Amino acid sequence: MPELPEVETVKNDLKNLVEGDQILFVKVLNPCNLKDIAEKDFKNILKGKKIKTISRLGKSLKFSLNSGYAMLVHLKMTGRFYAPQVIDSLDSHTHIIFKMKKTGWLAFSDIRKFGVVYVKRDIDLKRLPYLQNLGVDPTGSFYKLDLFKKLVNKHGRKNLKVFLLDQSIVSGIGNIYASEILFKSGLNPLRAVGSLNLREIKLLFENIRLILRKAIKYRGTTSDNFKDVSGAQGGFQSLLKVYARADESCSVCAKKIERIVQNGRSTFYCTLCQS
DNA sequence: CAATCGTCCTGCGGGC
DNA sequence: TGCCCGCAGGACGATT
Repeated sequence: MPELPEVETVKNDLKNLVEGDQILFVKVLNPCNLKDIAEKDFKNILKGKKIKTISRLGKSLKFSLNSGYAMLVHLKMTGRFYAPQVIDSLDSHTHIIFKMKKTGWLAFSDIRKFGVVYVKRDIDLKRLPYLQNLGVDPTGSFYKLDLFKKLVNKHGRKNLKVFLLDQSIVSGIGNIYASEILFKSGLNPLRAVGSLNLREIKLLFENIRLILRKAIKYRGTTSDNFKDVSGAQGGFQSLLKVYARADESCSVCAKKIERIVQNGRSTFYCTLCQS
């Protein structure tokens, strides 16, 4: 469930909390999230490492460590970092805890255990398919209309919803913001990308960036259970126009908002405003 | 090759 | 009240 704005919020919180700090040791309560690495190697490599920088790549968090290592974390649906005051106050789904030199404890919790944690040499991490194939970041400086037009031309047969969710085209959009972006753009999620005219391509291009940046300002959307590192909810959920609002009235035209399923995922839209 | 579907897992809410 | 079922979704692997 954490999409670009939520992961960006967590990244900023973590930068303030642990960037520059040193991992004294790591406890693994449940190795369910560890990927491509044995528990003992995970602990041995991280022990004593300094967290040089923390960055976001799509919906993943990257912790750049010293000695050429890095840790990549994908929160998937319910992954969460938080900083317990004392180790006795861990939530019941905490799987990994990091003892930091300056900051105390940093905990990783994940109710549904879909989250993924890699520790590798940075050079090997960059070879992970998810990172190799990651599309342009729509909040970054490489996101330009000319590039977007090329992506639209390349993926003309896809429908708009599938296009927005494809992390190898534009990275960071998930199910919530895909619906919101298409509502803001007045575009029907079932339409083929190739059917967009130039005005619509520009509108979609702008609204992807606009919605995501606005959601970052509001520290993300708490739908289900997203929380920031201090445990606070996001602020964008009250601004959602269509997501999870099936059968409610459209805020623009008052028509009932529809829920359809595309590729096994819910899409919410207004059949009158979006064409 | 691309499109689609099932899978991982837990909590929650609807229905009876 | 309590139980059962279905649903929620990011990314990947299998299948068509």
